Amino acid sequence: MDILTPEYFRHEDTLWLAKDLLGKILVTRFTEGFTCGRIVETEAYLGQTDRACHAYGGRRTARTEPMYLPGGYAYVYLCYGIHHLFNIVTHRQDMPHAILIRALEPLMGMDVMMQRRKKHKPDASLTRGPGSLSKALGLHTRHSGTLLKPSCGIYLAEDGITYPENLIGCGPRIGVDYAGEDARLACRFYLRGNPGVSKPNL
DNA sequence: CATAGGATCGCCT
DNA sequence: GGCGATCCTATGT
Repeated sequence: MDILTPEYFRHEDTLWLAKDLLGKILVTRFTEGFTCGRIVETEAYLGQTDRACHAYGGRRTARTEPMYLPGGYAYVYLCYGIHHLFNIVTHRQDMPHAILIRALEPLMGMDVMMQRRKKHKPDASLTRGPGSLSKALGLHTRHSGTLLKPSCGIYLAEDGITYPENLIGCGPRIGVDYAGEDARLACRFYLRGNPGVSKPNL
């Protein structure tokens, strides 16, 4: 089991990274305990030229500032007033790309996840959907701008698992209809048929 | 200062 | 399939 270093996330091809992240493991270790899950669905947001990206046109605000950091930091924002959506910043400094983690397959710390989610069964619904997984892992807007490494409580790891090409699905992102032509870009990656994947999964 | 709307979810019919 | 929850951010006056 290897820790993914910030250098990995400074890769300059965010679409490649979004696909490569499938199968990687997202870990949090906060006061309530240790929780982790395998990434089964991601979405790439491609910086200043992507209408669906919060940093479109170089928009720079207190909220989006972490996106301008070099790859390897967390970008977490509040959606619909309720959901804390977790993204990983990629690319180099001042290239505000990020990858939204949309779903995990829960692996460890199910008891803690169930408490946080107020659920009673340790099934895929614990971490299906970007708002759900963030809640299950205790991720919050206060973590936006945090460097992803074990000493900060949030990090990524890999155990060497890979998937054949025909198991990986790719298509338009969810819920970005406002983005005009960019809404149709194939920036979403997922494991076909995986029970953790939200919406269309074939 | 006021206001509209969102990278969602869960419950209802 | 529809809708309400809930609040921060961005934008406009």
